[in-house]
Amino acid sequence: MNYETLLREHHLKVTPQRLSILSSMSDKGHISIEDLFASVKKKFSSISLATLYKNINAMLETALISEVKILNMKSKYEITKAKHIHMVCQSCQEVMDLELDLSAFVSKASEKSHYTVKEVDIVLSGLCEKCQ
Amino acid sequence: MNYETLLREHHLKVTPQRLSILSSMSDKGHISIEDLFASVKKKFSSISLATLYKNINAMLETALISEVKILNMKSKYEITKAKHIHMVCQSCQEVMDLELDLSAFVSKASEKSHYTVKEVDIVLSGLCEKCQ
DNA sequence: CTGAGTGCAAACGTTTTGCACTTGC
DNA sequence: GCAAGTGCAAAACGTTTGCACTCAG
Repeated sequence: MNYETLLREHHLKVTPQRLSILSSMSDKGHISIEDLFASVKKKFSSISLATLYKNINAMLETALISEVKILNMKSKYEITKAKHIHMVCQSCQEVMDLELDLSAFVSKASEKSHYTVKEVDIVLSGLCEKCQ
Repeated sequence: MNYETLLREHHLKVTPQRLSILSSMSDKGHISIEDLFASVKKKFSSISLATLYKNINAMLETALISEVKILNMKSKYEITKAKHIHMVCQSCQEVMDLELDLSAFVSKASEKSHYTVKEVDIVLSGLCEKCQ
């Protein structure tokens, strides 16, 4: 995907800082603020942490990116894609996306709890293929 | 459950501060640090925030309590119970526990990702029975 | 009696803010 | 040209630490 188009679709101006952020985020798939700052600085050494935070917040608000909260780790951020769950390796910390049919599961939860389910947030942690 | 026994089973000394914390946490089911501090202060006005944090951390380490990370909300804490998923209401912010059979779901995720799954963290958000 | 727990104040790391300057559109 | 974005320094925020005192076991 083209990041300029992506930004414009979310009503955000295209700046070199934003393009760098999206490029680094896309490279890593899932990245913490700290790692993102280091990564963006390599290509764009003048960027400030304040700008990074402002842009992360702007992109979260328009849902261009999403936050992934993981137990015992700092939050990571990803470019918003089709709905999926997250697999996290407790050894190497890698995060993998997994598309899975959740309809049966969600309707059961919905029925049992009497909640109308709008969002699904699933993180399974353990050991990835390489680390086990 | 008796909180004195619960603390002793987790090799933590029994203090009135800890009993207050557990009592407030149990009353609310799921509570943020901020709300917990306010709630504990009512019964135990001399408690300090430092003590609250030290105890939360001690109890997390022994897994007497668990953290629940929820998107767009502050973390909440609960006394550790049997495995369950969380239903969160986006309107009233209430959190409900739900016990559900996850084995089919987990084995599918495991098979597809080649991960060995050790922990399952599921938060479904939407509207509770009262709020819809 | 002794180590663990408490409360205070200071320190810390992370995130946000205000402001002058620059840039995208 | 003007609103929006940037970078800096300062402030705010939540959390942790060091230390003297107290208490549970």
